[in-house]
Amino acid sequence: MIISFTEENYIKAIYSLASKSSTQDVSTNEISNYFNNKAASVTDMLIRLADKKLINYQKYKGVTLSAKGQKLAIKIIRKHRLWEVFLLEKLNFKWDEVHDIAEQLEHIQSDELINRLDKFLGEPKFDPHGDPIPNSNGQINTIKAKPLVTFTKRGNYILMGVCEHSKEFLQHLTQIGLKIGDIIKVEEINSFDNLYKVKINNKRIQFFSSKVASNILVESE
Amino acid sequence: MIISFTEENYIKAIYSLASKSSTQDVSTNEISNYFNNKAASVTDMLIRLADKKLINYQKYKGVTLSAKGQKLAIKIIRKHRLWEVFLLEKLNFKWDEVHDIAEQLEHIQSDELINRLDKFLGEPKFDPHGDPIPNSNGQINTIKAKPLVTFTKRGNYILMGVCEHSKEFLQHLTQIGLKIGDIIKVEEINSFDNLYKVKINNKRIQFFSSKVASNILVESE
DNA sequence: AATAAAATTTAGACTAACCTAACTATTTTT
DNA sequence: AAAAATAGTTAGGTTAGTCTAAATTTTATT
Repeated sequence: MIISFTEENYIKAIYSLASKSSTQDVSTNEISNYFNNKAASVTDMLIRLADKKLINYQKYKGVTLSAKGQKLAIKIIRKHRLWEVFLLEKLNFKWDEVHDIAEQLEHIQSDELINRLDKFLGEPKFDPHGDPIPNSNGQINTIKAKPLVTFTKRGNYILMGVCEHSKEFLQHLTQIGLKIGDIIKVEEINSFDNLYKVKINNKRIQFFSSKVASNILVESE
Repeated sequence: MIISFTEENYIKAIYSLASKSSTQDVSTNEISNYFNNKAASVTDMLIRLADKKLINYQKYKGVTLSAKGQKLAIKIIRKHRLWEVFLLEKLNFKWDEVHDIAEQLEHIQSDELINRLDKFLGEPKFDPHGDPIPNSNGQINTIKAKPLVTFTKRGNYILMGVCEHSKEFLQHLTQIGLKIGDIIKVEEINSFDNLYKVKINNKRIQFFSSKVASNILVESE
């Protein structure tokens, strides 16, 4: 069965929206917001995806991915994240530059290619943003890391990833000199505005807004 | 200006057909044979490519690439051949396996990507089939190598590339143990059936049919 | 030079993926 | 529970890229 570029993007979007929202079903409007297109276009596509058994769709009730759709979504995510690692580690792109190119590369069709790429990269478990890379069987390491903002105690934390993937946010983190693996020592949390006073790698003192604190994923050291 | 996947493939096809044929203009039928589609479809596309100033098109008269089309064709070829090098050298694909995947990868859009890939691969001048890789300015090394069949004298030749790129032919060469850089010592050319008796790398005696001899490119040592 | 053959284009139709506008179902508010 | 607001669907239209069938132009043959 031929699955188009666009269909793959819908499957990925549904997967991503479902994992972000609390409810299981993804609504037509959520999808049209995601793509900045019209709800009518989404309905069209949902009918086609349902015909191909990639989603479970009931009029007016939203959609969930079928087992087949789930498998496809995970495969695309695997490809995306592996290409991101390639772009960063082998071609020396910055972590805020890899996403757009990986969006294209994720649609290249060849299982052999992706498995060889995986091996070439040393079977990495996480991408440059700290997101786990599914293995060839579709298994994904769940990450234990949580947003810094959920921790209210002083202490040492390790930066494991980010929630927000926008170019702007990643550039901001680079600008304040933060990267994955850094040790963040929380010295003070202001009770009024939730400003975090931290020390990075036991060197620089830094202040994190709650916006930053809620979008970086950390683990207690 | 947005140039689709399909439009890029037409530009590449026109480039390739023009360089193979003696006449400058490429005909509608040549293109439809190449794609195994109908002449009517080709006419449709030619009109669109002419609108985009990528080709010079006159009804019933065939097409040539415009300067803009030429530049695009060379860029796509550069991408294709660089990806082929990547697949062979970094991911250890065989030379008969790289083409189909490179056909997809050649459409990825990012100048930065392709220039970094070039650097990563060590700015190779030739792809795994011996075809020259255009540089970022669109300049192409012309190759001096000619089909073995054009040489009628005994002597030592070096295998520089192939004319025929099909999987079948490349697998055949692999099977008879031939690869780029091998030294081919022509010991005898049968005047009746043009069978070449050769010695490979001063070791194995081998016989080349005229089909093989006309599809491998060699240089006199 | 007339006719036949081949090549090419035009006309009209199809699918994928989108759109707008109109309609219907669901949810929220009073 | 009725009215209003929101969400989702249907109907009909557009463009890219394909098709078949018919018409036209060019080339080859007698």
